[in-house]
Amino acid sequence: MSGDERRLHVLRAIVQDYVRTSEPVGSKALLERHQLGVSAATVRNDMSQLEEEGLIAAPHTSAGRVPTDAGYRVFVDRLATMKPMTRAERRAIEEFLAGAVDLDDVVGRSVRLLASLTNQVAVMQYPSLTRSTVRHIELVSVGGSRVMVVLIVNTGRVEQRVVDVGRDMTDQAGEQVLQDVRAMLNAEATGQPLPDVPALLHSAMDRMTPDNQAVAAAVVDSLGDALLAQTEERVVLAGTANLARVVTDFPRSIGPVLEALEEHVVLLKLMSSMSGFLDEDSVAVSIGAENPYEGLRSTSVVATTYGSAGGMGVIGPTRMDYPTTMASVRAVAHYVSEILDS
Amino acid sequence: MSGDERRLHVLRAIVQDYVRTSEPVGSKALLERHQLGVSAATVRNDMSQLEEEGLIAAPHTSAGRVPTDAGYRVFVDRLATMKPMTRAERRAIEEFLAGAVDLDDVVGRSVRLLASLTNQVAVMQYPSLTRSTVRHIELVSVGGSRVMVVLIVNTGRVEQRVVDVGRDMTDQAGEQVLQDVRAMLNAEATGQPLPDVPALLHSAMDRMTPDNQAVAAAVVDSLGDALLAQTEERVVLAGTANLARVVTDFPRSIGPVLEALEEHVVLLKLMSSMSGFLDEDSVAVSIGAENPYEGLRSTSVVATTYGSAGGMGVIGPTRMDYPTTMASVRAVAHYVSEILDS
DNA sequence: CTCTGGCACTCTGCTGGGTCGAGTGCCAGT
DNA sequence: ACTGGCACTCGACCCAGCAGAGTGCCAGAG
Repeated sequence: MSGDERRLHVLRAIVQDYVRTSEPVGSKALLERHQLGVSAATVRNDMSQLEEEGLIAAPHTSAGRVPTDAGYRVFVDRLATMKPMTRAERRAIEEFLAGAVDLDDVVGRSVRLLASLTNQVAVMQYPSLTRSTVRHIELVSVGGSRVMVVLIVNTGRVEQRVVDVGRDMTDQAGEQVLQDVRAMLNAEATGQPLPDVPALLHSAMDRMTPDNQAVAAAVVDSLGDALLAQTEERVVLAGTANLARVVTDFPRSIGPVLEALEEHVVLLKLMSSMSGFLDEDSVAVSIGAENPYEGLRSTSVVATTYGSAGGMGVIGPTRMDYPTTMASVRAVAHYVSEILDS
Repeated sequence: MSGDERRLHVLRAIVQDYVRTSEPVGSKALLERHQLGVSAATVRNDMSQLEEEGLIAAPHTSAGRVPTDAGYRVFVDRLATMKPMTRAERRAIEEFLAGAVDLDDVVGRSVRLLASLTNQVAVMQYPSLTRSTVRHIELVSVGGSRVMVVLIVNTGRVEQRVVDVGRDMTDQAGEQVLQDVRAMLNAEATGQPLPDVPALLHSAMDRMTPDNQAVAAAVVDSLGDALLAQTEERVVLAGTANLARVVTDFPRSIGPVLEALEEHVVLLKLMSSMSGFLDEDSVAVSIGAENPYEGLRSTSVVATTYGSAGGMGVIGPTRMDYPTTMASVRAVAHYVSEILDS
C-alpha cells in the first residue's frame, strides 16, 4: 500500500476512534485498535504530515490528534461508506411510519423517529406547498359591504379572510356581482398551482365589467394574501434534548445552537439550500465552519430530500458518526417518500 | 419588630441576594447589603431557625445559606410584591403586540416577547377552545347536494367542512331549508362555548320540521367534527436558548428540562392545571419539587391565563427573580387579552 | 527512499500539603 | 432578647512534584 493510501487509512482510524471516545488519539492507541502493519513511528510521521495538510490538529503540544473540519470532509467524501441498516431496523422504521394517520402525524413521527435513531436533533421541512393546487374558492356575504373569502387547497387545508369590498352586497345587485366574481375565480383558479393563481386572476380581471372589477380587486387582493399564507413554509424539530447529552462537544456552549434552532427561517433556508441540488437517495453533509450560519459553526448538518420537495436531516456535533447518521437520514427519507407517494 | 417578622425579613434578604449573585449568602454579607438593625450573631440565630423550618439550607457545613423550594414558596406568597412595569416598558409591550397581523402572529409575538422580557423559556397555549365561543356558522351550497359548513370561533379561527346532505339544495326549496337551518344554528349556537354546542343543537333539532331535520342532522354531525378538531390544543415555545445561559443553575443538566419542553402534551397539562383556578390578573407559581413533572423538578413555572381561555407563562430555574417575572407574565397576558378581545 | 527503534523533551492531569477566609455555633455578658 | 467574641470547620486556592501520554527527531536497517 502506498504512503498516500496509508495516510488516509490513518485519518480514517483517527476519525473513528475520536468519534468513539471523544478523546484526542495518539499514535500508540491507534496501533492497538487498528492493524496498520507499520510501527508507531511511521504513524507519527503520517500524522505529522496530515497535520500539515490541515486534516488533523493537536489541541496542545503533547496530546493526541483530533480531526479538523477539513479532516471530516475528507473522511465523508472519500473514506466513509454508509453503514447499511439491518433488516430489523428497516422493518421497525417502516412499521412506525405506517401507523401515521394524517400528514401532520407523518411529519411528526418521522422527525421524532429520526431524532431517536441518530440521538441528535432532527429537522424536517413541511411538504412544500408550491405544488399544491386550488380546489375551490367560495365567497360569502357576511353583512354590509363585508365578504368572506374562503380558499380550499387540494391538500385539504383551508384559508379564510374577511374583506371589505367598498359597496353594500346585501341587495339583489350585490348578490349578482358576488355570483359573477365567484364564477370567474373558480373558472380561472380551480386546479391551478397556488403560485400561478395571482397572475391568472389579475389577467382575468381585465375582462370583467367595471362594476364587478371593483369588488373583484378587493377579493383578489385578499386571496393573494391567503395564498401567501398557504405557501408559508414550516419546519418541525425533535430531539433538542439530545443536545444536552453531547454538551461537552460544543466549545463554547449550546446557547448559539439553541438560538439557531429557534430561528425557523434559518432552518428553512438551510434545508432548501442543502437539499436543492441533490440526486435521489444521496445525502448532503455540511461540516462545522462550512456552515453559513454563525450559530451552527460548531455543528454538522446531514440532510436529504424526501417526497417531491422538502428537506429533512439532522444537526449534531461535528464529532458525529457520519456513516450511521447518513444511513439513518437516507432510510427515513426513503420511507417517508414512499408513504407520501401513496 | 418582632422576631418572627425579622426572620421573614432575613429570608427575603437571602432570596434577593441569592437571586442576584447565585452564591450562598452568609450572615455578614447580608448585613452589608441590608439594614436589618441587628448584629450578625442575631442574624445567624435567625438563619439557624429558618433552616430548622426548612426554608433555607446550607450546601455544606461552612458556606452561606441558600433558599429551599419551601423558602421560595414563602417568599412568593408572603414577601414578594410584583415589581410594577415602567411606563416605557408598558408602551413597548403594547406597541410590539399591536403590530401583529393575525392570531398566529399574536401568539408568536407574545411568546417571543415574554421570553426576551424574562430571559427565560416562555410557553403559550394556543387559545384553548374549550372556553371559546361560536361567533358565526355559515352554510353555503356548493353544488348538488353538497353544503359547505363554516364555523367561525370568537378567537378568529375558522374551521370548514363539506358535507353531503342527501338531497339537492340548488333549487328554491333547498335554499329555503338552508336558510332555516342556518338561522336555527346561529340562534342556538352563537355566543355559546364550543363544548356546549353539540348538545344545544341536538335538542334544537327536535323542534324542526322533518324536512329540515334531515339536512340539519348531516350539518350538525359535521359541525361536531369541526368542533372536535378545534379543541385540539397546541402550545408554542420561545427562548429555549435562554436555558443555556443559566445552565449552572441546574443541578444535573438541562437535558431533562429540554425533554420536558419537547413533550407538548405535558406542557399543555401544565398550563391548564396551573391556570385553571386563577382569578383575572393573578399569577400562579409552581416551585421546583412542587412540580408534578419529573423533568421540571429543578425549575419553577410562573403562569397565568389570558383572554377568555388559555394559559401562558415562563419556565426557569427556581433561582429566579419572581417579582419581575411575575410582573412580566401578567403584563404580557394583560395586553394579549386586550388584543384578542378586539 | 522508506521504515523502525530509541531517546529526550514537553505538556496535561492528578495528588498532597499548606494557607486563607468565609461562615458557623455556642456561650457568657449586657 | 440581643451582642460580641471565640473556637472550629470546611471549601477554595495555590504550589510543587510526579506520572503518563504523546511528540519530534535522529541514526541505522532494509
